[in-house]
Amino acid sequence: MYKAPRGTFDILPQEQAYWKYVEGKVAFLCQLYGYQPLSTPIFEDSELFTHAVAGGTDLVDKEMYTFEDRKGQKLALRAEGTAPVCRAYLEHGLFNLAQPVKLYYIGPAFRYERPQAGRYRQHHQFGFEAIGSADPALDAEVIEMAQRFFFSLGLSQFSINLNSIGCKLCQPKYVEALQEHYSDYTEQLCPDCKVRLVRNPLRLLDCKKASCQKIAETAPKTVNYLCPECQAHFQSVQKYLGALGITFQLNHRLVRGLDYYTRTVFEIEPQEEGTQQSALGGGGRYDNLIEELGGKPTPAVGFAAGIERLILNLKRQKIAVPSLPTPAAFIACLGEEAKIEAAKLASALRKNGIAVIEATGDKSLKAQLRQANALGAIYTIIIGKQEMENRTIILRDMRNGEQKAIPQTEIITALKQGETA
RNA sequence: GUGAGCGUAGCCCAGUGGUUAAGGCGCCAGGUUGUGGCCCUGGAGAUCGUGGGUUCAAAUCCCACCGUUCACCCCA
Repeated sequence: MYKAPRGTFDILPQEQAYWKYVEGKVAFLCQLYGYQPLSTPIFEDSELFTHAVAGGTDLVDKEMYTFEDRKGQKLALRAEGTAPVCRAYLEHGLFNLAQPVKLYYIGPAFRYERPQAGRYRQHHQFGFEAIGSADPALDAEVIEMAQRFFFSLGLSQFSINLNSIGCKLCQPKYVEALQEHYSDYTEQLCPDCKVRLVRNPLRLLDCKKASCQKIAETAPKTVNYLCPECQAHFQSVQKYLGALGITFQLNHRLVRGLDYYTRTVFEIEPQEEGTQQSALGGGGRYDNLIEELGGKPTPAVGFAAGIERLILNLKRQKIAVPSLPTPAAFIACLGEEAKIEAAKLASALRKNGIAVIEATGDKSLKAQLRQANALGAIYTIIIGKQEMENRTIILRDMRNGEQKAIPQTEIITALKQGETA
């Protein structure tokens, strides 16, 4: 027997209500804030990701799904959402539109990791990106939008962590100070952090090991090394957030795992009893990325959330989602001739936009009604010998069991009335 | 990549060495020879993850492999 590959899963019909719910909220929210949908391919030049996200990150070093096509072209399954959006922005000259350009996407991303709760090899991300403005008001708007997104889903048990990690000018100085601080403790560092110290020093800060945490606590803070411009930007972001009534926590250890971030970084994490400390979503500014990918210097800011984790939290917080629509009618029939009549009727109803399901096989009426019930049909239409003779049908309301015989010609109007009733 | 737990019908699971592997959900059928949901009755459905070993005897004990879950790591 074949199985879905490790870390992937089928989303069965019974589960789809959650997905449709989230997708609906996404579309509404993005419309509200002026973001337009963008779909990008499921695979890209693998260099797009290695260049954008950069080495030293786990994503690029050990989690990418890369492969060669038949001509030896090096490709990678979409590892994250931002780089492809930037690529599309450049490729299609979207910098010619009024700036900032606001785009959103929703789709799968792939990472080779060992699966566990809320972590998969194929997961789905929703994200939005505002490209072409350095205005701190936009950072605040993005954060507010992220918050509104969670609220609109019904989620409230989360907190917003905020930090600024500076720019090309000030970050190197900070990194130097950080390395200097850590160099006093080299012997006490965990093996991972010894590597980080050289390859990706910022990530030293969020090591979870107790021994490393102690060192991180006394480490210099990014905010104390910001250049005047970054300092002003960060202050302004906080001022706007205050004006918007957004509560957030400054977290000096928040650095994010992808290297393209500059200045503002933020993360949404659930604050529930459980141990689960995986981020629900995160984002920040990436003012150098477009330039890195071959464009003109173009500031940008964005956010992404994982759909599976959202749904996990919807379930944990017992948030009910609307169920998928059920058919308006089920057509039951008895006898060969009635079955032909049923097929004609089903076709006519569908032509009028009424969702119907026909009985198949030749089950007993009891079995057919059982099926109508299981399908959640609002009405069952019954056609038997007697109805064939009278040119009528029986219309049974499954909600209360009331039924009546009506002329076949009146069925469409009857059902349309019933739908609004 | 590291560590731990778990693999018995579509799903949840009982069963810790000895007759035909139990139950619940779901499915199918009957109880009304043309009427669902509740109830009652019956039925179908299991190479007990795979391979090897111990034993007179293994779902049960041992080993390996595979799968899966959770945690670390990392992130969505």
